[in-house]
Amino acid sequence: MSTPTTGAPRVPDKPTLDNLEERWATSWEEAGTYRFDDTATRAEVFSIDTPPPTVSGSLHMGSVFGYVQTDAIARYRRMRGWKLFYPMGWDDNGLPTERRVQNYFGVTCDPSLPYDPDFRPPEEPGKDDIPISRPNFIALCHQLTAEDERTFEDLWRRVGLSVDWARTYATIDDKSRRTSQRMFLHNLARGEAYTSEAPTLWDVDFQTAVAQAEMEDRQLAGAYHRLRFDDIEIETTRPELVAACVALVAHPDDERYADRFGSTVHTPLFGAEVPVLAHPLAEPDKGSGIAMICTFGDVTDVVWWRELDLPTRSIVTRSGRITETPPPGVPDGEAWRAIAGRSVKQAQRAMVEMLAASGDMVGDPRPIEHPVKFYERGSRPLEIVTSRQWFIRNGGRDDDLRRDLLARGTALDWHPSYMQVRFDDWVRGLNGDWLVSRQRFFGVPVPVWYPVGPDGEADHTAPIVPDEAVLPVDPTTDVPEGYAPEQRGVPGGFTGDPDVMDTWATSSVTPQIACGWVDDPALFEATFPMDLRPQGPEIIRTWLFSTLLRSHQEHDVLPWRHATINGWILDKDRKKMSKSKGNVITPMATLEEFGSDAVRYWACNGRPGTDTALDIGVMKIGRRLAIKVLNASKFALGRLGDGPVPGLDAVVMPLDAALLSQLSSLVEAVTAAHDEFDYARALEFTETFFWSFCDDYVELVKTRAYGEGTAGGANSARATLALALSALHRLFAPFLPFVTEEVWSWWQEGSVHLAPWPEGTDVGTHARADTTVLTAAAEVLSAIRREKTTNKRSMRARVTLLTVTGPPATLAAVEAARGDIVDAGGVDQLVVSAGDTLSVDVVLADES
RNA sequence: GGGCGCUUAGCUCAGUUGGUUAGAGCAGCUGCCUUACAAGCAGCAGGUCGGGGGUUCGAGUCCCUCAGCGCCCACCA
Repeated sequence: MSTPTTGAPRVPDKPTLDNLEERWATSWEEAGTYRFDDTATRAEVFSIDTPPPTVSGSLHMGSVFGYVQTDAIARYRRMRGWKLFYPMGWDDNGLPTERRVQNYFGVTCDPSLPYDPDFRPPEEPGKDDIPISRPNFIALCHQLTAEDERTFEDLWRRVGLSVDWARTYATIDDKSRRTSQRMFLHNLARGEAYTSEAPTLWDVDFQTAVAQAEMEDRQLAGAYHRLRFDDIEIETTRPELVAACVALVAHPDDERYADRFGSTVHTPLFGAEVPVLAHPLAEPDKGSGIAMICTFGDVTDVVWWRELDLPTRSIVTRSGRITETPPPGVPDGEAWRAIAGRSVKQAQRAMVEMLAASGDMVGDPRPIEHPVKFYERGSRPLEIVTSRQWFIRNGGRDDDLRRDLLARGTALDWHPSYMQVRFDDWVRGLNGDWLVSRQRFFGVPVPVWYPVGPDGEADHTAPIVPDEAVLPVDPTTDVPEGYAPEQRGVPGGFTGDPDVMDTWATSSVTPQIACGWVDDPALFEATFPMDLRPQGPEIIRTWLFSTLLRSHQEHDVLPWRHATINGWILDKDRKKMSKSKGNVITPMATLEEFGSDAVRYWACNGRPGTDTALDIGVMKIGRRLAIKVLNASKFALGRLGDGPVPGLDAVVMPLDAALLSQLSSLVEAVTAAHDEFDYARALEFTETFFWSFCDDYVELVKTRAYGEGTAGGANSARATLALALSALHRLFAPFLPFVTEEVWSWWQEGSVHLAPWPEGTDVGTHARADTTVLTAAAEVLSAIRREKTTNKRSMRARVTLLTVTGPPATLAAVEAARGDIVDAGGVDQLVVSAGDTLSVDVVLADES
């Protein structure tokens, strides 16, 4: 079963959990225990597409929860003999980092400024933000994220993640940018990426376009305003957009407006002439059944505008203010001047006043609560502005692609399986292609330039692409081949695309980044497609979907075979833990208080995909378990003596064979659970077995193990203890890597984490031994203890007469374990008598 | 307005195709220095499995329905 030891076990007098983390983390690093074997072939490899945590301050317990669960899976697979490819990434790309840098250093990015090589940020952020160039800003982003990444790595090492720390990447590093840009250029070459001028959702504070995946609805107080367009009354929550109105629309079957379709009405205050049109998307029972279409008030407006081929009357700027000059068809009169240049909110107030005064508003505004679209990180509602953006086809406008992606989702093994529904719902609900360009600075640049024509206008239909060999590029500073730097922005020259890509555009290529798609074909061959994507449920629609999409487009393959979706951490009030709620507990303090194994125990108790409360009570149990592992190991190993550990053939006692039989079943059950990615069940089985092993089996064989009896009996017990302990150390290893490594080191060579996973057949023919001996003996022992406890006697109290009544099979089992029962129970005389059911009569000695 | 998940002992949670008196730990109570472990050990007590209906010989488990909680989605008139 286990490799025999060389020499006697070295067991400390006082085993302790103190400092195990530091000692073993260092040892693993020095020994390269978790290094990927780069001579491995694909068939031998188990590769994990680890989620790169967002580097924005600190990790919280929710992160520890998910990553530890994945680590338990990884450790099991490693012990099963797979060569683990388990890298770690840092997601330092994007808006969270930008915002942190702004706040931390008190700077703001102004891309029009030149690079200042001597720039140093102030010690303390000043009152006003210092404007700096994009290269300077990016340098600060790198500086800050590097510090965070060291902190994160320290924490992960302390938690005991068995990742290969020689293989880390950052989503903003050269390789990631190169991978992301290369993938984009391939999308472009295949027609999957395209640029287009179109109405897009726009955050007026962040000054950037926002993708569908980044939007969320928030309930907001608003009001219905009933407005008169000649004799037709409409209801709107956005009266400030009357000047942007281009039509009214009602349902084709709505009889109230049937005779008006095709006619025109005039907008209140501005008198612009707008048509009354029919469209099936209009809902007869909403408001007055007829809606005003503005360019653009909401995404439905965009649909109507496109499908009814309406003109554009944009009045909201990218900064969220009304334009200075009125749109075509709207007179620059008193009404316009009242809203020109005002914020949307101010304009609304002004409009309501004017509409009330002119009598064009019927009654008072009716307050309502309604969902309004926000950027998930934004603070003001999104507006819709027309701008040129890059898109990647994602099935939102292509039924064939949508069907293919759904088929990929079905081919993926989801754990738990019901998580697939979230993917399916998202893919079915996509209503447009993926907007990947962002008007931000710290991200992967869109790697194209555009020729500038004689008129000074860029030609966006003919982007200039770089050679893949020169990636990564920054088109705002790099010059395309065939051009000189002086030609930037001049007629006949070129201009760089000013945008960066959505953070998901880079996160969606983590398999390609980690597996070396751009620079290590041998590694890519050995690791891709990957085996496992572990992640949270909330980013199925973003990270999982977009990764799957790009692998489908580029490689025509699923990026991984399995996806494990972890649950959330909830606090005592069953609220999701998040920094904004202020209910986050910092992991390092918790790890120090309870020990890493205890925290890991808590995490591994959370069922796959199931939300779990942050419960320090469970950590205490984990700590107790770890201590028990120390002590039980100390006892068993202390019994082995100096000679060679007796092997399987020394097991001659029926009780010992019974224990090994149970052990064999345990190993099989635990292995089956792990194979289903159910680490929690594997832990539960192991833990339950271990406690009864300690409480019943060890107590029963203690006397024999001390050698107080025949040599054969002693050797049988010692062999069994050694076999069981060896298996238990390994079964616990994925969950409690520190304490198991500690006890393993007392008597074995090498790391337990590289030891072979136990097999049910390791116990030989004892796998089929009768377990009744052990269950009957345990039951009798339990009855003796109950009698002693009930009589408030010490466990050391003698039993003068023990009478066991039961059916023949049970009595035979009791006879087979007679010596152990007598020794463990302190029994002077044991008699058995036939009966229908097992019953035990205990006569205690008088107190003396 | 849809979808998914959850609701089992005071607390945190198991309960795999429906099958004998529903399990564990924590907390509580009663005891015990027992040559691995007092950060321990032994034992006791504690539940109409969210409510209601149904299928079945039999339901915590399957179906319907209602309620609460959480998450995700949804075209802001």
